[in-house]
Amino acid sequence: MPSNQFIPDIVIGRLPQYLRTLQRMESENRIITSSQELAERIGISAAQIRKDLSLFGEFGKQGTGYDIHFLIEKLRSILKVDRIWDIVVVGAGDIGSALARYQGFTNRGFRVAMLFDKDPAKIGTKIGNFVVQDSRYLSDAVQRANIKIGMIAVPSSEAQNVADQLVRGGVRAILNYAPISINVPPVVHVQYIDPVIHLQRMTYYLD
Amino acid sequence: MPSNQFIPDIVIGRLPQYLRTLQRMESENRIITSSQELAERIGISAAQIRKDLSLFGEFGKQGTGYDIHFLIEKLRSILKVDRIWDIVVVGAGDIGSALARYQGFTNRGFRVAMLFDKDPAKIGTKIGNFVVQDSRYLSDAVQRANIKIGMIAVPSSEAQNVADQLVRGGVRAILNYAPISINVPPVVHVQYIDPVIHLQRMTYYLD
DNA sequence: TAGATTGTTAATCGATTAACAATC
DNA sequence: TAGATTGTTAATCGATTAACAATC
Repeated sequence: MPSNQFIPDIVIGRLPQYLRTLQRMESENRIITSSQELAERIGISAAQIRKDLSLFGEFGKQGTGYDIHFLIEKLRSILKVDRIWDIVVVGAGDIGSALARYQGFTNRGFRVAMLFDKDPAKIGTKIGNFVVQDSRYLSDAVQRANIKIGMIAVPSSEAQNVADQLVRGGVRAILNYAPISINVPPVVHVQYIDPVIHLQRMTYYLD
Repeated sequence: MPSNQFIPDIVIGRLPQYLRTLQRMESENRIITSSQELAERIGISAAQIRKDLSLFGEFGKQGTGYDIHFLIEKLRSILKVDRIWDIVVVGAGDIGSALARYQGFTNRGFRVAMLFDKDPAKIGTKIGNFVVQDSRYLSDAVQRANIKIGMIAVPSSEAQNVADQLVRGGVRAILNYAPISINVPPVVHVQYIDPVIHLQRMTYYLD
């Protein structure tokens, strides 16, 4: 019967995995699941899943398990993806273009709304459904559109500058594809995607 | 004076960040750093950095700090990126194409060596420096080239199948861009990149 | 009812940090 | 030498797991 206690960030980090797995089960027309089945599919312990979920409420039924659709709705609400968040993509190179055209945001709470670049040769061209806009007007445009989430797909040398502009425009969550740490005020959340970090974590274990 | 004790995976996961930060410092022509400076740039505690590094040896000098170049070489050796690993990319859509052309692998231990797709319209075309090859021959080609690392950039519905073929071809590390868990033998390492997972982890904290 | 699975507690396990002697 | 910073220990902190009563 809890919630609104403090929830550890490491727990929050697992909820999207639970949600993704449940949505996949739903797409397989499954109705009910158990902490054990979820655990096996995700590769963690059943006890941990039950413990994590219990921090937010009692979502299951003893003897039965969890209603998949019900649990999906609870998780969507907890993670605040029971709505659609507009995203601004900065950088219209290969990565930015792939993000602008990515189909995987649909039904998961997000939608790319704008695409920016500073290269005059790219500004005004069309990529996916977007006309590339001039980075000069980034923070203004973001502010006017009330966009809270940005993705950085520019060279490392530009990443901090772009981050600053995003923050100035009111962005509060940044997903940074540039392989460099950026500094932002504590109120702004940052996540990183750098494939090399993942690869180097695996080569340690190779011969 | 240690090493070859058991090193927790969570420590291994931080080493690539240390390496990336040190390489950036080196590119700024810095010679020496301290656990404190590294800690600030990465956003963790100095004690943790010293503790992590001490699991592998004594790499610093009391009163002085760490020689950046020396520590880079140590980390490259520990992570086994003091060599160049060939990578196979499967899927020549937007993500696979971006990976095939990504400049960020250079000098970090990796090189894309082959690109595969199953779409006849893509097979034989050129993307970056690669001619797209027929997925039919994936496991054979991977085996012949002795490739140990694969990246999956195909639709979710194909990901498990591709993973199976990679494993059959001798791949031992997989970076999966499809938003779905894959099952592989315990000897094979898997890492996931799904931007939505990162985004959902941040929306929890937004209003 | 019998069987199954949750929610939760307490114990265990592991990771992080504070502190400081060693030493450059 | 005086000042600085490492390497390492011990204490703290936090996360995971095992176990089981509750209950569907």
